[in-house]
Amino acid sequence: MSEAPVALPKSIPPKSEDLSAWYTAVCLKAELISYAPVRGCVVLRPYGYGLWENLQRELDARFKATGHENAYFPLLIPESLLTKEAEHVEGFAPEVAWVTHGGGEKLTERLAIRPTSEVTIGTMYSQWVESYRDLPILINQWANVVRWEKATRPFLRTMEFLWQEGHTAHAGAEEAREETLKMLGVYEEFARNVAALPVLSGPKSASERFPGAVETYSIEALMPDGKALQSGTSHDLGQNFSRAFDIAFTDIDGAVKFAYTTSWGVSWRMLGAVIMAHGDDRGLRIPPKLAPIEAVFIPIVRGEDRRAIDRAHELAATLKRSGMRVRVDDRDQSPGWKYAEWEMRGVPVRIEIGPRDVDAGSVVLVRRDLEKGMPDRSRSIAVDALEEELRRSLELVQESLYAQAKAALDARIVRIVDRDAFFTAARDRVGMIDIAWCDRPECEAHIKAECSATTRVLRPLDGDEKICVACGEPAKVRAYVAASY
RNA sequence: CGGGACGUAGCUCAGCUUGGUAGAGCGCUUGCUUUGGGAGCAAGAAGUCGCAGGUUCAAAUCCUGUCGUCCCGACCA
Repeated sequence: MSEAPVALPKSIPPKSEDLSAWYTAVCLKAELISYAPVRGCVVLRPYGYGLWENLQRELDARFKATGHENAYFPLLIPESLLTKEAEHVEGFAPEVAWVTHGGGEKLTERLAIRPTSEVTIGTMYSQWVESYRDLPILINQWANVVRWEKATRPFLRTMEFLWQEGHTAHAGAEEAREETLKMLGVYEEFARNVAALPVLSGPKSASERFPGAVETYSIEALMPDGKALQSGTSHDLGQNFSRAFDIAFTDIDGAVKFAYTTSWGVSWRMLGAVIMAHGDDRGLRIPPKLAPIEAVFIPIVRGEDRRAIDRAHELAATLKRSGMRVRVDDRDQSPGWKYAEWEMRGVPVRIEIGPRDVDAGSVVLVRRDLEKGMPDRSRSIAVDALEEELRRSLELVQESLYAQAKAALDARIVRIVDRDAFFTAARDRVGMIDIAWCDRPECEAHIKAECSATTRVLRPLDGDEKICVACGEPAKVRAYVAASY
């Protein structure tokens, strides 16, 4: 009954006081991950993998709906291939892991463990493409990649991580640009409707661009500490990779031309954004569409009266037949303990069922997105209406999490015109700082040196501001500026 | 990679200053009573003190190295 959660076994520090400590604790205690015996790597446990599977299922359906197919390319990349595109090598060289020995012998050529697959896929595309009739190629790969990171955090930055990388090749520049923007749109819609994350999207500045890309677009979510989290990227690679890998085709006019390629990716980092953006002091709050468990039954036993357990299993079986992801927690723990446990693990809806409910033919639905004491948080419903009411509650939780995150983002987008105010705000990590900007790398470098913030995404100038807030040169674009993960 | 802190039972930590045969709470196991917001009583199991060297009659404790974690910075699609 004690209100002080000091010695409780699965307690986590309040999110509001220490975001970092909360984040790590909740990832571990909600059983999303465990640290692995290798530095900088994590084990994705069943509950965490369930999140990934739901993300995969939703994104994959969107890729298929936009004409893409899945394929798989090798983990290892010969060194000679990796060095073909100059900017690309330079960008990734510091974080590539190398295989130097195999079968007990030193290799004549080192093999890179892929940090991304542009070069392998580019090589294959050069073999597959001869005619304009072979284009476009629209392929996606679900894979793991390795990047030798110095500082790692669960989901946000690990040495090995899961992601998807789409790679397409097109006959024309315009078509490639359309593809790039189309997939950015898919990511934005997925973030909004599945992850319940409001994001800012748009092109990146030159210094934030993917190595070898002509243009990089990203979606950016805002975390509670005022730092931005890049949650998905879409790159227009122009002809840079097709020239390097000789992806050439004979066009309808008989001329041999280089294809235009794109690549786009979302990693499990998106899950980090979901965890941080939606969680509260009591733990995770998982958007229903991503939740491995949409609802958990907590049967309440009284004396010898164990009917609630049987009833919970019956109801759960019915819901499962309808394709719903539900679980019955019939472990020998007190109901209160289970409430706290499943709230910490972020299950969107809890279904309480005790002797009173069994007698009345009802259950109690409790929403995870609302605070204790709020009017709509819990309500008793008839078992006959369970599926319908549960689906309705899940929709409400999904929308409510988005609305809360949207309000949090909107409250932290600040438009600033004064130079000193800008640098102060950037240093204080107030959120997404909206400024008129000159679009010069030197200016961005200065901002970064002064306050560790960079431009996140750009958009066209509007209004009558014509001077860069950071340096006073003529403004070319508007930029959202923030520190980033 | 630079600066700082930490590593002792599954978890959170005490013990280290002043070297002398390993401690607590929670969790875990068993039994009984409980169960609508983190249950109670009783009994029990559990740690080569991160790892490797060194000093010493003796090291959780002192020294060196190493691995890992966290914080701040740098770096990072």
